Amino acid sequence: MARDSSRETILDRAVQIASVQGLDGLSIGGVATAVAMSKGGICAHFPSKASLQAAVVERATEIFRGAVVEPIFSRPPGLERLRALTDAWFAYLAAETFEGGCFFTNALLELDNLEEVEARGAVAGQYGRYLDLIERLAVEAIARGELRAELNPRRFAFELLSSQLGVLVWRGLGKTEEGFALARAASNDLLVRSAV
Amino acid sequence: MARDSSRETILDRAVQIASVQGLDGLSIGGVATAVAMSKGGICAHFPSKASLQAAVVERATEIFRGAVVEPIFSRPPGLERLRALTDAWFAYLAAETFEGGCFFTNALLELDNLEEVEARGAVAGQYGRYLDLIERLAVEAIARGELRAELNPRRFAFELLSSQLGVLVWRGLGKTEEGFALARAASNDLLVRSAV
DNA sequence: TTGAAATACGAACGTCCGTTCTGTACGATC
DNA sequence: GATCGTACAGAACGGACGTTCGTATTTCAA
Repeated sequence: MARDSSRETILDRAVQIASVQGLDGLSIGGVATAVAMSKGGICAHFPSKASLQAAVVERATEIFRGAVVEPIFSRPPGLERLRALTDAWFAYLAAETFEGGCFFTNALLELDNLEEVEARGAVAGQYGRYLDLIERLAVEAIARGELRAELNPRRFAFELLSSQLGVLVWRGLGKTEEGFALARAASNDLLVRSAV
Repeated sequence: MARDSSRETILDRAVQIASVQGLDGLSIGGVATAVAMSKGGICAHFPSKASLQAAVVERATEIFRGAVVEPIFSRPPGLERLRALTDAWFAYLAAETFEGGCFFTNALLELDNLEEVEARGAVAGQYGRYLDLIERLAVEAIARGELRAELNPRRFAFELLSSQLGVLVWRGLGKTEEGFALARAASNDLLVRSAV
């Protein structure tokens, strides 16, 4: 099998496994079984577990950006792009892009107290960039006069993200659909009361 | 050492370890080292890892109830008791009652896709009871005319919990204090705009 | 066709896991 | 003071972990 092709196969499966079992719970043997390879074959591509974890986070970032971030830039900036982001995120979760739910939220809460896991910084970094994106979109909408000028964009980002986190908990409770409904209502309410 | 005393010592340490390493990442050997006992000594109290995990969830429930739930019933019902709950939850997190943050949110998102872990049901059950409590407090406040009659108590619970989840993410990003400030503002805003 | 490089297998290593078993202190009971 | 049961240590097990290494197979260029 060609080098890149095999590496991609491994990573795509590893990302899904990590989203379910956790980034730390990810095991080389488990990945090997899942892609029908030997452990030695996996180690030929990733010299250590830490490097596999780092590559997994990188791949998850690409997937998330492709599913949630990049599509919204085809929409006009401001409020419409902001709404596109919330829609894209709900669609991303509903489509089970990651089998375990939201890869980054799972990883962040799993690793936030484990300093010895190298991938922790990459996860936090990506999460921070996502929050900055929401904040930036809010600033744009304010500049365009679509959201109230006195709105705190950071608080706006906090509340929008919080709704998304709520869905994840409802999902964990086996009430995914109700969670979506509540989160959509909460997000919409946030946008409405933030509008001019 | 007396049976109960030793069992309590083990559980108290195991709860803290599980809140950091995860309920599944908890290991008998790790607990044994932490309490300066042998693995055999631990197994004398808990015949299997699953039973240890179950006891840990039970102990964590007691701790959470003691820190967040029970104190609020010394306050008058309705809006004041609701405010007491949000204050108690922020205090519970700020005090690092669990070293790893919120034990139950960590455990819920860790286990939500792992059906083979028996403790998963207990975690979800306790989480559900907490949400029901918030909802019930909202219903009481509505009945007393302190919150708007047309308010959806389940959505209220969703939004209040979501703010708490936001703090956990901010904590994972190393911005705990900012997270507290944002969550307090969001919670207060929710209560204000839900009031009559 | 031949040679070299890429690619993956399979075995082995030391460590840690959960679990079980035996031995041994200690404290209460009669 | 002998007896008994509790509480724990310590060793051992089979298995999974991450990692390394030697070898076989494939791939492609010369």
